[in-house]
Amino acid sequence: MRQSKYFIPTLKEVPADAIIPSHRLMLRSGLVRQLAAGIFSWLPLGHIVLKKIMNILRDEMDAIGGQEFLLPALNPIEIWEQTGRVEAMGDVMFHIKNREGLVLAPTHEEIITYHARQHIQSYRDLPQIWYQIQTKFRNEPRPKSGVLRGRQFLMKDAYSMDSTVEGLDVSYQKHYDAYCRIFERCGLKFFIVGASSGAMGGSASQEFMVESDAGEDVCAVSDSGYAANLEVATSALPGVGRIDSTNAIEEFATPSAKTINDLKNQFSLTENQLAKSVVYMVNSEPVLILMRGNDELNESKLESVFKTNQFRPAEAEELFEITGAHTGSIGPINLKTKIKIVADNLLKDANGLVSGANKDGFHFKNIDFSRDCKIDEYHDFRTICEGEPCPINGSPIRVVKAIELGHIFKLGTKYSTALHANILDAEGVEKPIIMGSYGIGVERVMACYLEQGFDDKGIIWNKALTPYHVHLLGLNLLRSPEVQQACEDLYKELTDAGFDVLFDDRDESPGIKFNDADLIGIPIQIIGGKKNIDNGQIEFKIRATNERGVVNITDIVEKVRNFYK
RNA sequence: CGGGGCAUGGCGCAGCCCGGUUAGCGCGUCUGUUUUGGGAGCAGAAGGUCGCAGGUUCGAAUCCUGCUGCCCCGACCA
Repeated sequence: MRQSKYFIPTLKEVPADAIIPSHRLMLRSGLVRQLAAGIFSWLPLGHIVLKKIMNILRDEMDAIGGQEFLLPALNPIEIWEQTGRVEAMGDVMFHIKNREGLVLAPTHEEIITYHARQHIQSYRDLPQIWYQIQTKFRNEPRPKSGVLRGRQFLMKDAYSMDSTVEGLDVSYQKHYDAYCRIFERCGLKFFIVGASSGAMGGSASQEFMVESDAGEDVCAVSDSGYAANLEVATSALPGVGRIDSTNAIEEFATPSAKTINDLKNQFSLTENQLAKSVVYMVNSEPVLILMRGNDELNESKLESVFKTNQFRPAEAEELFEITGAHTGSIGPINLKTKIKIVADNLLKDANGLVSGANKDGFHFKNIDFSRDCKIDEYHDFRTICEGEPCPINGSPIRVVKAIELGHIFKLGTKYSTALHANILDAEGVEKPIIMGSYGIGVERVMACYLEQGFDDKGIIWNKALTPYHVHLLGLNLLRSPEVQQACEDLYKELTDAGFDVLFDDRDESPGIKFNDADLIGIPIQIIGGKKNIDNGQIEFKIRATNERGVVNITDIVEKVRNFYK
């Protein structure tokens, strides 16, 4: 490709709107332009990179037996109503205004299941892996970070269908392995975390993450290999346990203690001696949740314990009505009304505790959970913290921000049941198809790569994703017919050898060409300048290492060939 | 949806508080000329309903009201 005829609008100045590295680089190197909030146009150079990523995705999906579909973005809303997801998605789903009954597909579980229902009728038809690489539409409340969170984005989505749970395990593992190969081929430093399956439904799920300050997810990782989304992460922190005491509970005045920290400071107490109370309305029923000290309640864990997303913290008025006290003085004993009481595992059967007396300005001490109050259930409710021992071998946990690249789910039968996609098993019994769902954000793969692959000059593409193999820079072509001829010959020779060559034949100064080349970041640059060419030689530069060298012109194709071997 | 910020030639910004020439600057673009291995020099030129709609005023980019768009933080994220 001749750069003089190619559209690569590089920018010297960075648009003020772009904050994170990948976004700045995409704009500066002419890969992408923004059309509206969360909506982007891909320019030719960026489109090539997207296609390279999609080809890797196809390659690996085909390798595990995936079959590619092309599905409509316009969907009849009825199908989505049958699975209850019109309501579950709420505002996130785009509804077509001037054609009743159509929505823009935010994903495609329903459509895949619909077609499965039409034609998959026997366990003999399974397993199947169906996938698509297509645009999805989600009305994100706040698009941000360039292409990382958009209202319209490309997603590779795959769906597995099996007749048995063992079959689902096999399909899931195939995707797990394929995803590892995909991200390795793309050159990403990723890690895999156990994740919450949230409202997608289903039993197990894992996320493929790339550590990045631009990420929206928070993960716990440790040197032992432990890695989990903070939504589900646990630590090996020991429980509070019991102390040697049989003292009876005793009310004491705490007039100026409104917070756990106040109690700690005013009464010389430790985290382990304090039981914090929070009240949530779960399915409209109040629940008292006891946490150790300042431990933070994890709402994802709350959701999985109570198996509902219909919950919220109780409001001040409700709180007083339910407990008889205001925030700061609430506890498990002497509650005004009888409500369910649950506690975090760290407090299991603990004694010697301090907690609110449900009377403003008073607390109880010497509380024994197994003697003085009835804890209905103990569960893991807490959000773990940096530095806690990991569950594998106790090595310290680091809490890092990460970008979610891919997510694999064991869906089970949620969609097949709702849409009656049933099969007959070997015994002739009708059963719903057992499904899995596996997504990868295509633009996110590029953004994640860029978050890791750049320096102060610009992008540093790797061999797998680079839009061109070779960047041939012809310097001052109009001043030297010899240089021009040598570069033209080389352009043809490299192209004939099977390389994608970007030939900078523009009438621009060498400085502009060098800077643009470093910004665009093609892995190997070949620089045709008069001095070297007059000597029958040519210069190359490896973008990643800044290694430079001069070789005979006749050897340069071999040099490139070796570089890409 | 809460909080904050921004909107001025293609891009990046100043001007606005304190209303008053012809709305400036850098980059880019065009013409000429000199330059030619790390974003060149000189000379000239084009390009703007100051986001939109009202209002105040003799007079509004500037003050007031409403709206829209975009960015950041938070909430949300199947």
